[in-house]
Amino acid sequence: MNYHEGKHKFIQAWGTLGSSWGINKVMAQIHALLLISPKSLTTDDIMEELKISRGNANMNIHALMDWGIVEKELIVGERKDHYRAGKDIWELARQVSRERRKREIEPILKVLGKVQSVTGKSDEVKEFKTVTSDLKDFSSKIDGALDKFTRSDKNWFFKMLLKL
Amino acid sequence: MNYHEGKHKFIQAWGTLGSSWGINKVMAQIHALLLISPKSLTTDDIMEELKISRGNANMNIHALMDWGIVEKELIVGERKDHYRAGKDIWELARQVSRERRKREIEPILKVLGKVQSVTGKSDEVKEFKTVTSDLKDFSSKIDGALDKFTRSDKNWFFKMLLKL
DNA sequence: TTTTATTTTCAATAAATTTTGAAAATAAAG
DNA sequence: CTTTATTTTCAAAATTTATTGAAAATAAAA
Repeated sequence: MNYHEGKHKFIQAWGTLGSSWGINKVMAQIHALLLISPKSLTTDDIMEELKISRGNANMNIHALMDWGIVEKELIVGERKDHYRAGKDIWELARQVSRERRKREIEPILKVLGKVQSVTGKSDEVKEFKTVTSDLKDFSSKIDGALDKFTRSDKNWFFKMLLKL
Repeated sequence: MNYHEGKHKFIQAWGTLGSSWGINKVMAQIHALLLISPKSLTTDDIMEELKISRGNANMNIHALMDWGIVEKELIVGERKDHYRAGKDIWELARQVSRERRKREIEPILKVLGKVQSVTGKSDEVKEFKTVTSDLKDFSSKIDGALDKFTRSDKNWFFKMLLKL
């Protein structure tokens, strides 16, 4: 397979995967592009590679920076901003976990905590409290494990995965 | 908090969470509704509770059955089909993992395998092969861990989570 | 300061996804 | 077999989400 084809396949696949996990396709594609690029890229590079508008490129680059998985790199003597993605996959997974935990797990835990205060003793209320409580317990455990993971040492994590 | 309000909050929150994980909002809401319901529900029950059309209800109920997290329950003497969701959260997580692994991780692993055959020795190609290879290694490890998880015993899993 | 390059914003537009509702298909009852 | 209830399908409509492109803002150079 030639490079051009492989690159295209990878960027497409990464975009599709992103979509099915609630991440905007172009955002995932820009990330894929930066991941495999040996040098940092400008907005114009990204626009051209992915055939997207300036506004779209700019917004998604910023979303990636908000997620903490892409950063600006200032190149001396160059006017344009350059962007690059970290190449360490474990670091990437850690950062994504950190963000999703903050953005999604914590809010749902908050709701599950609140609805525990529902009053009544009908079957419906009993079932509601049991299920939401179980859900809260489970989510808390996952939350704790993710917290541990995002703070853990790379080697420890890989050893643990293997031992699993 | 009264039951009605709690129920509403929970269903809304579950729908929102679903959305940010690539799951259709109504699908997640139907699941939430069945989760907290002490008895199985008909399509009409679901339509009324969530104020959605018959077609919408039917399609999403079927999607939930395809995911293996909702099942039909035949009630003797009743014409209408009844549906129920399993109440065991661990079982739910296991089933969701199983499905996402099959639907999403396996396809990306396949692509990552294929693009490894890219030829050339430029910096770009080198970077491409390194990153996609790292990504494949990492994904395989996660895939393996998920496989283990979906086959494991509940108690073993909880003990492991705690030990973590 | 003025000019030029670059980035950011955002209203308008386009695209993708979801939802509806009614017709067709299926299944149970009479 | 005929009637009635229920489920399924799917084209059209509605809604949501993503994208464009150009104007405004910002930043660097002259």
